[in-house]
Amino acid sequence: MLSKKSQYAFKALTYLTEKYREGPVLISEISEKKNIPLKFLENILLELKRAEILDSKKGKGGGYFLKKDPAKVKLATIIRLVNGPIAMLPCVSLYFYERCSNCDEKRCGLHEIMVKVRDATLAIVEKKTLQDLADIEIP
Amino acid sequence: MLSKKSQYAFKALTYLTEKYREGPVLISEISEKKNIPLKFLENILLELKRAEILDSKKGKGGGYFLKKDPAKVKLATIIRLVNGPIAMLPCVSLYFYERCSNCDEKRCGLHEIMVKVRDATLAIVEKKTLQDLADIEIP
DNA sequence: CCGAAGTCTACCTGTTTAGTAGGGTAGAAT
DNA sequence: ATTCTACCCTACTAAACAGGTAGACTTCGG
Repeated sequence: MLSKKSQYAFKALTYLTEKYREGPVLISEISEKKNIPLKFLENILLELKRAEILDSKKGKGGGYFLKKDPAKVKLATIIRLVNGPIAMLPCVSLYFYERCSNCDEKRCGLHEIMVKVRDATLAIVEKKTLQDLADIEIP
Repeated sequence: MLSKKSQYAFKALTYLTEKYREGPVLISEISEKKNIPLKFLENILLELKRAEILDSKKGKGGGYFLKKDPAKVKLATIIRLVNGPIAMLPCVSLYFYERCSNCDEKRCGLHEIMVKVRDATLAIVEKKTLQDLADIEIP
């Protein structure tokens, strides 16, 4: 399961995608509209800024905004950043790989199956972008 | 990611699948062969017994064994039992569903995408069984 | 009846999650 | 100069979860 933090991150990013090219958005505005605890959100946005997903502007008229075209930010990137590995096992993860003790990966049935699960998941989250989150929201 | 507990459960079940119809297997044997902390394993096996996956026999010549044909025990069942929800979001889970606050599921882009991820995962883990874990292990 | 096994309850320690509270600093607009 | 805003820091809590451990109890076979 994705953590609450990840869910908040996605909600905030969805909002910022909708406001893309409309200038900076206040943290407090996102917090209110999406019902996210303000201080918690502050930290999440900061983390996304450090990861170059977002950028910000200080002072009056300031706020947060997407640094890149939302159609170019893959969901997989966000999940790995905020939530961690996408794979179900460390020995199957591409970005967080860790060898499995006591197990020959070539002969491990579980390994083989989890590779398939990973690939099926990645096929989706590597293709979908922030733009896909927002598109449906306008009825 | 699957918890250590889930990984241990899968290792133990794989071992028991290999020994299927060979009579009860000692906890201590599984613990040694698969390198699982004994007392922790004890709890895991007990839980699997309560869930009717395993059965046990006390006294001399006792131990644990599969209650059902390993070809009939789906991996999805084990994951849900030991690890919890398979879906990435509560609002997308079939067995642990919870409504999402502040979000119309029909218009939520994230919801739509996570349904696809869930279905892609389930297509695999609902089809694969304990038998599939063991098959590959004999070279 | 004895001893080998599983059964059960409880406990423990550390980490992570999900926040809350508060305050001080820096940069930008007016 | 003032005010608005993000930035950044500390510190705290409360709960849940992870990953175990200890030890007494129960049963069953021989």
